[in-house]
Amino acid sequence: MANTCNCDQCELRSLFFNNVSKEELDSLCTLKIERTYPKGELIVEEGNEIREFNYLKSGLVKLYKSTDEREQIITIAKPFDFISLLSIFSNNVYNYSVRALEDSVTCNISITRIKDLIKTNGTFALELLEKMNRIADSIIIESLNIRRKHLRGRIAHVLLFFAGYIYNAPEFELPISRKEIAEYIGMTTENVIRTLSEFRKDKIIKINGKIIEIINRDLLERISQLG
Amino acid sequence: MANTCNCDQCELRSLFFNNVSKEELDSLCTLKIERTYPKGELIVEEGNEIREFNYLKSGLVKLYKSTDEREQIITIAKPFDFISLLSIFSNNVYNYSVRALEDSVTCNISITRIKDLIKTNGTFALELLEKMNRIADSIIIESLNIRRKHLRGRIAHVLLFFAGYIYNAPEFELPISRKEIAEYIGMTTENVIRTLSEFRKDKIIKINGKIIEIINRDLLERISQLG
DNA sequence: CGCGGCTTTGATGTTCATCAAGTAAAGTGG
DNA sequence: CCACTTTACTTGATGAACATCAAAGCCGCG
Repeated sequence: MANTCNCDQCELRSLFFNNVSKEELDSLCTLKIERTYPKGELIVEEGNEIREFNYLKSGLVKLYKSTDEREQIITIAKPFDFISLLSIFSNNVYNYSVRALEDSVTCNISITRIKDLIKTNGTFALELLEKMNRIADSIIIESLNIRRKHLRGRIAHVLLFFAGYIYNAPEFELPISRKEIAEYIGMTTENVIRTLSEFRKDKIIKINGKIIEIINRDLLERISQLG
Repeated sequence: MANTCNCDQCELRSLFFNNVSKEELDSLCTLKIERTYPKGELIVEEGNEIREFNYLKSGLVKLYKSTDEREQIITIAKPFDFISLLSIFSNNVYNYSVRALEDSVTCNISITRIKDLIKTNGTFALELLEKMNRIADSIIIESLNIRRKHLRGRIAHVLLFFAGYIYNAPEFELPISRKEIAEYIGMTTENVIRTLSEFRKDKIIKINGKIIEIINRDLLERISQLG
């Protein structure tokens, strides 16, 4: 909850605040709030009023929708991704929830402050638009991609997603449960497990609890492509 | 292809150009290009360079991605929707295609002109951001909605989509083929037909070729909800 | 230590895609 | 305008993919 002004060190500064003047940046800095969330904690709850624009400074979070007993994961965000995606400028309440998958730190700025900045700083507005656009794109395209794949292709996809996009390493610890994988790619927990076991038997991956090691990446990519 | 300056009459003006000054509007007006496309014609092709910002003035179009033999419909846009959705500010080539489902007229403005306007007119920038945000939201939410439904629920959904969102009438002519419905909601053509026939037998709808009449809307909505 | 949640495997049944085959409709060229 | 081709539509039969149900082992946590 500290309000320290260390934006100079923030990696996001160069991505996000490229075109914000020194004065504006200082102003933002004094107004921004950092929040820390332990693993498992709720960061944003569907239906709550949107007061702040949030991005993820460190950690890992999932964005999801809850619909009667079942959760659907929309996407998984890593550091310097925006947590504020959907709804943020189009609605005054969140239409999705966010939960920390790992200990996470968010940086929050009042939404009205951001809106003022958009109005007064055109270059910032354009860059924000581009970034929001890019995020929405990737969610939509990924959703279409997942939908046209069979179970094996979906599991391959999600493994490559973690190994590539999130951790950039062939061996990693799954930050989500089998059940959450199922909620992410739209299948049942049992079939997630079964497919992972098949991949293990086929010597495509090694599994040790939540630790996954990708052995045959080429094959995994072919499976992901072909469905 | 006419370049007439009739923006005053355009219904979109009040939605889109609310915050554009008279001078800016005149300037846009002289620069805008209207294009007419007959039913079935390609409006935007995946991979082509993005030069213009487009919105739909009249008609109906589908946004879709082609992947090896198969098409996936992303969404269907009606008048005053933006055709420029994905990629527009995040990429310099289209990552989807657009085709006219009915005779359609688009209004096109140079993308650099729009970007200039964003930079100089903050209120416009914010409103554009809101609108783009809203569109991306609805596509993502709809995609999640469709994914968690069974075939009957998906068909119910798409029928209600046309009857409600597009035509606002219980009886309408389907602007797309059975095959395209299948491509929209991720199932096979045969099962689209089968499910429609079931609905007909169950006296939920009447079918006469492409003409659909919804008889039992309540039941259709329950089917759509429950999956 | 025992409870509840996560994981795993197997058996079973349902949903859905695929294949096949035929009819209707719509475009094409003489 | 009619034969011809192609594309859309429709129904049934079959099998594969996948969900559901059941049962048992595992692990963390109070």
